[in-house]
Amino acid sequence: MSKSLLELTPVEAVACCSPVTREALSAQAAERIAPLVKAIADPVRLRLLSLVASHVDGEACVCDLNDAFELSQPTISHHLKLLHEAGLLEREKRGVWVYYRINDNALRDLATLLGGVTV
Amino acid sequence: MSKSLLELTPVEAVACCSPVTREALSAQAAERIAPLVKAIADPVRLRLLSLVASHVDGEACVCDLNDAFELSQPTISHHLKLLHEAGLLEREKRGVWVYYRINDNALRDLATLLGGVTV
DNA sequence: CACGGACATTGACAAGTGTCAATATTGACG
DNA sequence: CGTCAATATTGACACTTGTCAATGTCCGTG
Repeated sequence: MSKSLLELTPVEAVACCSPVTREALSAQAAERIAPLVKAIADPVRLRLLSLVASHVDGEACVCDLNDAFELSQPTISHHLKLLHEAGLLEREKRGVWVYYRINDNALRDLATLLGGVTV
Repeated sequence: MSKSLLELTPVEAVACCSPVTREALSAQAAERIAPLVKAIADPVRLRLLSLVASHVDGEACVCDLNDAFELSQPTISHHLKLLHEAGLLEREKRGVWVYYRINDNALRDLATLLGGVTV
């Protein structure tokens, strides 16, 4: 292992675990997984994730995302930060604009963890 | 449709939707899905779900579950109630004991929603 | 350099959440 | 019926979360 557990993003911490229905989750594993689930446990963040993922070229500018909600710009920025910190969205600044792109493996790992579908 | 949307448990409300990465989630869909995700966005509830699912016969008595945590009995009861109300756990009273059993389709629907794996 | 626009950060506040102690409810059994 | 054990409910509390207004930072352009 090249990184200590404490350095892992929530997404990285999840990728290693077997499905929750297969065997009882350890307390430590549950503590690592919960933050990732929390990150998508909000309607605004679910929509943000969905908007980015389904956007052309798989990326979206913050300006587009702001327009999709009737929420203040700082609020959207806050949610994007949470998704980014969880490892679900990647962030790239190009000029004045910031583009977010989905981490392809993240949601799939989480889905596998929950559903036990080993693709 | 035999039930109005308001009568659906979170689980039932999710079963109908296409994966979040496929197309942008509507605000209404996100509002329906988020409560289900919230229900599993806690380390204790993740472990409870996992314990029940991986238990022999697929069901577990509350007394067993209490012993697995260093938390008070009312706290466990509270978490079980949330999981039950979300539709993730089914509840059956037999004598003095209460047994919880996992709703097989619930997690799978959620996993499909997240991962886009159409089994 | 100064200005303006895109995005992030800070601080504040109301609302929601996890926990426990105390108490209620339910059912088995003497 | 009375008691005990299993589970649920209530009330209280500290902590977290979602939101906004105000402000800061960064970068392109004139």
